[in-house]
Amino acid sequence: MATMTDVAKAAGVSRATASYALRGDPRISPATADKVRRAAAALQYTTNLSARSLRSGRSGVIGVAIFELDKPYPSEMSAAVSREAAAHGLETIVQQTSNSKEREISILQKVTSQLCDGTIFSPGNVSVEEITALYGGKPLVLLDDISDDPLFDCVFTPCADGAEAAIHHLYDVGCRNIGVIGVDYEMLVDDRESTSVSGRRLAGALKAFDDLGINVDERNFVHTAWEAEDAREVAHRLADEGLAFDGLFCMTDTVALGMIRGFADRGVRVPDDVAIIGFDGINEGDYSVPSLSTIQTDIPDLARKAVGLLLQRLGENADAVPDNADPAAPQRLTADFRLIQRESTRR
Amino acid sequence: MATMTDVAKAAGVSRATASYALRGDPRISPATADKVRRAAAALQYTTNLSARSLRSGRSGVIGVAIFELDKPYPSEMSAAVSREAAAHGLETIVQQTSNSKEREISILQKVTSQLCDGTIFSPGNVSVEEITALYGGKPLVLLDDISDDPLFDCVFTPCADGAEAAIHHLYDVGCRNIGVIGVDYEMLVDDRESTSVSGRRLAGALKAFDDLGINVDERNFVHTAWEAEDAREVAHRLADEGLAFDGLFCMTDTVALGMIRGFADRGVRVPDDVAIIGFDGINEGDYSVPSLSTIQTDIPDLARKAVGLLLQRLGENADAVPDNADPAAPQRLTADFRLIQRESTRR
DNA sequence: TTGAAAGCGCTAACAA
DNA sequence: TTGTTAGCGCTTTCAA
Repeated sequence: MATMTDVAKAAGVSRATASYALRGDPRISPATADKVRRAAAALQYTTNLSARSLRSGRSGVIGVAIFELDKPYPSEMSAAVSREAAAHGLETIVQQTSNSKEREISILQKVTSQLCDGTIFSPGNVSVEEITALYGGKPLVLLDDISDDPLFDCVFTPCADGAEAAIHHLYDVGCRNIGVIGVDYEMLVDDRESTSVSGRRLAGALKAFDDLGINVDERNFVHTAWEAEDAREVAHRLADEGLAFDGLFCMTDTVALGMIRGFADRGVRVPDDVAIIGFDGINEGDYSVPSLSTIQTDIPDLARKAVGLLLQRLGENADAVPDNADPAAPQRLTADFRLIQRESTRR
Repeated sequence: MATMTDVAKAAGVSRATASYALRGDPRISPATADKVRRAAAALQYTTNLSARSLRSGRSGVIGVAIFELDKPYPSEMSAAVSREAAAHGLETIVQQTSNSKEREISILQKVTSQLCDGTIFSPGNVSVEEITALYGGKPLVLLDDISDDPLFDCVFTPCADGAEAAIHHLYDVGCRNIGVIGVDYEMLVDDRESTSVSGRRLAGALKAFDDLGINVDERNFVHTAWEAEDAREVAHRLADEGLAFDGLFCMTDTVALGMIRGFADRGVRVPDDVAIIGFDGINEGDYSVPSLSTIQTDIPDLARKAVGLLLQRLGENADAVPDNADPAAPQRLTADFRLIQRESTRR
């Protein structure tokens, strides 16, 4: 592997000049710069990222830490962030936290604060306080931060507005007995949970019920893990009990698809017997039978906002004056969404 | 951020001693080691990976480079590799190549050869020769290497055997007019393609047809991109032409699910009118309607084999004597698979 | 069993 | 406009 010294020698300049030239510093003359670039190309030179990172604190790599790599929604999000970052000349590395606090800490301590210039982090089990202690001062954008205190930049999923739109949509297509799947109604009394993704979706749904003058109680809400298998069992149970709903809002598309599958097992027809709408907008919902109506989070928009916040901080850091370290206050943005009507609510 | 120097100072030892102690070197006395560990804990010390990597060439991180993060099969594979690597104390970072040669090169040059101790790489557009020039000498395990010349360790998807089993399964459930979706029959005459994933699946299918005494010609093979949307259109076309098949083997589950969706659009019933079997075994196929029969690649097994090969090379490197650099010959393993019968071939 | 010292490859202040 | 030089934090000989 050729090093900067090799390139400098080959080009007949000093290491510093070579370094400046390769990074396009304007004070190097075009002729010299060209000579250096030629030598670098000939030697197949690539910057050693460890060395650059050690010296300058910059690697040109950003990190994404998500729950699970093999779940559709986080996957699609990571892919979108990768594409967005690539458009800005940054490499993206993705890691999965596996919903394990230990893994979150390890990622935050090792990869994030070491190899990456900044990280987009989806916190699961780690608190904002712990993040603060571990993140190493590098720019950090949280996804769906549940703390009241905005210590970090954050991008939110459009939970409340999306859920509200979902309930209105079910109402608009004629549903009058609407159930919500995947949320604990008890959560309402628990303040800590109210800022979580499910808490905010619940709040949006409740607002819609209120606006529509629909009375709901705990019987309208069925708690379940956000997994297809659990949802499938809920559908079995609802069907076996004699379906009390003509419309269901599922907290995620995966839950919705599990419900559709479970209803198919019991001969309950969607949307004829019960309309179903999900949340997320994963690709899969376009090819299910029936295809799935959903509140689609605008994932490219989310990626644009998250990467944008990161770039902003990276820009700040570049100009950072140590003794005037007064960073801008953390920003909180919310991704766009759109209602997509497909077969599962076509009636 | 506390450095090794801080820890050494706090523990009252030299930097070298601290370094040895933290890595559990046996020549440091238990008392000293304990003192150092205590100091490190108190200071929340974490090794600077850039520095370690720069100095020792080891970071404890392995890389996975796959086609797309938001496709189910590569996602599930990356997740499995992450879990397997974590069990061996390694961090895993995942990158997507986006099927772009430029991105593959960038990943190989920058992240792989710099930040990672080794990489599991799924080559798309880059040739083995180019990989050789770029990978930087670090251990590299290829996924489905298409070159005849085994220059690197490699794990294969069980293409030929799996495809063979798929055709036999369709035959066993009574199909006598079997089509294969997603492969170019012309490929047979093109040697370069015969070692590709689709080439090997085609070869397996042909062997099965031959064993079963079924004559096939180009009309039994329908070429399409491995995307749900393209497959859906193929299904429309086949249905509109008056379905000539009673059984279809699709080159991937995504293609199969797209076909199922396309047939649903046209009122063709699966499996009654046509049985369908896919390949991959993605989670999604368990919840589709109808659920999808498939040749499921044993992804945990694949991950175990890939990480195992990497660990083996990493072990070799550790003991590597520079002037006796005679590495073991590249190994080629194939992942297990199993036939999963679900509704789409239940007849 | 521990310490001193060199240096991985790079960047950035400072000099020329 | 270019060169000299001092490290970033760590590991690893070599010496004690």
